[in-house]
Amino acid sequence: MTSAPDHEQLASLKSEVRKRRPQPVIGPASECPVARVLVALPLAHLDRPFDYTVPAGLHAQAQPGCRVKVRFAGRDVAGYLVERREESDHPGRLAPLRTVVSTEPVLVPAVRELARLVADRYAGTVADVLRLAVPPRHARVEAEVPAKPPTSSPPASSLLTEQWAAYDGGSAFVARLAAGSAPRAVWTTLPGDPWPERFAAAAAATAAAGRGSLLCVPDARDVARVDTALTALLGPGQHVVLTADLGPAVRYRSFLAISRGHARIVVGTRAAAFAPVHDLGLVAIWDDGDDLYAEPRAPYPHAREVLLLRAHHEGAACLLGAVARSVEAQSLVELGWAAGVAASRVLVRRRAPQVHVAGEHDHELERDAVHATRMPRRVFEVVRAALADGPVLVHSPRSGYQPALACSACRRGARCERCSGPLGRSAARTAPQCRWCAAVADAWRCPYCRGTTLRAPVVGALRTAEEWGRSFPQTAVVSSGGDHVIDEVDSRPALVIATPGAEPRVAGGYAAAVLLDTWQTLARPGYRAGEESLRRWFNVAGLVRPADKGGRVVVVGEPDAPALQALVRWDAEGFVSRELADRTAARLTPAARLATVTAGPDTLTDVLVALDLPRHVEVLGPVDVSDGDELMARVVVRTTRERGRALSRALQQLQAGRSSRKLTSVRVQVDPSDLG
DNA sequence: TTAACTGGAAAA
DNA sequence: TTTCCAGTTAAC
Repeated sequence: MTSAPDHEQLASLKSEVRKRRPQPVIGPASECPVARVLVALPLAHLDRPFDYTVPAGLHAQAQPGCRVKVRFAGRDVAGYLVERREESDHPGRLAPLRTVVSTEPVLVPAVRELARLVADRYAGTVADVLRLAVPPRHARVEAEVPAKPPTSSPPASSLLTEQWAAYDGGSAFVARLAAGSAPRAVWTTLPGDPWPERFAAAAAATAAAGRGSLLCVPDARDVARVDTALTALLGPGQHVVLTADLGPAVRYRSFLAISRGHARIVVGTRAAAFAPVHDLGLVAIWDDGDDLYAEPRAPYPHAREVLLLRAHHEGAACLLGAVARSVEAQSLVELGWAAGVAASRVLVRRRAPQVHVAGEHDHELERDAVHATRMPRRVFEVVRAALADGPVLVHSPRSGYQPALACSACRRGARCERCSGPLGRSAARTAPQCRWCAAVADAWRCPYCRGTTLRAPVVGALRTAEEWGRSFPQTAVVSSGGDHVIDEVDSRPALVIATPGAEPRVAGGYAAAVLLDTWQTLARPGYRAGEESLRRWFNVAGLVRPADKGGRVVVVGEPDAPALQALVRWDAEGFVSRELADRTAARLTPAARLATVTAGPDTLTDVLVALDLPRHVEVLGPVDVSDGDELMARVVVRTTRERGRALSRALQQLQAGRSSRKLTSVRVQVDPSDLG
């Protein structure tokens, strides 16, 4: 340990010293001595490229797209070299590039231009978008020699168009993909249709035209399904999977396979929308209404919008698929931007399950020892009959056991004494606990009426599982939800209790499904409650066998609710078309362009003075949106869709003005997913 | 972090 | 009017 360093150690020590020594002062490169660099700055008013000189020694490495380090205001800052040029239009002296971090061209022109478009659309900065678009470098992965992708013969295009034959316009869509053109479709799938196979077929058709595809899905489970379908159709090695939860090494390996052009097809979650697919021929998104597509980091872009911007900018085809159409997708159809692709009504009716509504006030079962449940008789009967035939899905909108508690005397919500968060119970006979700070409230007393007993007005899936298990004592009960999601169940009779998005699949479909507490989903705050309910219920009902094979869906809820009526008639298009008309009349997204500005009340007052809004922009509010003890206020600004660009520009300038005056940025959200 | 710029006051 | 200096601002 204390002996003299050996030869190897000395050599590595020397190379360390060499690395640390500053660049020798030598002249700029003789060719294109100017490097245009996008610097990773958090300042909105510096959202533009900066020019640096390229020292002769870095000439060969400093290629467009590579990561560099530059000196900016006395600090070393990371950036991307975007262009080499002969001259700069900067009048002053240029500083030299400090280092080329890696010669790997990770920022391709299409993605750089996309980042600008996304930043302008969402009133953000290119630097913020690039943080979402380009994964962190992983040096070891970058140095790996990639395995040669196996060559595979693409499937015959007749096989691919056949895959889409059930849909009017489906085969034609795929044929146009294979011919290298850029059709745009909003596709409504048949219930039970294995959509990952259709996505794979569309990607394969695009590949037949020599172009790449980008397939976005909501979560890792769907990624796995499309991954399987792509492997089955095209063989291994033709595509990559790109999700954030893969871990940095795997994620970067996938990213490099795409950016180097070794893989031409990508399937991934929302961040994959920025994947640098070469010669992009198709962008596709499954169930674009899923709120997992809303990026939670600034500037909060939505994957669907990113893909639409890309399709437009890169001349790619576009496919939006779902069981229930989103209002945005409907808008694309009604604007004539995309064609609706769906099966005939006859076929839909044949494939859909039969849907009944059981009113919540129907004859409830006696609350005896065996049936201690809030279950209308109709539900009990359908479930009992279906359980003879296969698994039954019970859909509960809330996870947990008793996610909310209230005073049983005055019915006011029970709150934590320490932080005033909501109290809930995580299992039977445990003490109530705060859902924010986890404090146990074992001696709770109502601050209003001094009551000491709690009731559970909201029932979670775990509690539902417990109750249903008692009602059907001979039946296996499977719970899927929260951090315990089950992918698939077999087709033996079982009660499968699941929360939204965690529904296990079953080969051949469920014998029946029960949608519980539909009022809860419909009563969610915001104007999207109806659309979101519809999306969830159609996704559940789509897992059930066709009516002629006995498939039944029982919905516990208010029979007159339009979203429920749409489910009974299996008519999502009609619902979203009316919803779009309503939103147009009410000047809401997507007919109008909305944005929110959120800040502390005093800051927001300053903002409203400084904000130079274009004409025809309404300002609604401010309203108090304080969360816990942090005071926050919010305004909604709104204009027509056509004036959306100008609105975004004004909001961008607001942030630029604030950052140049060294004020903190405010939270600006263009097209927030909802207004809660 | 730091070079360039600004404007105000003193000197001529 | 010129020069100097301190505080400000932009940042390649």
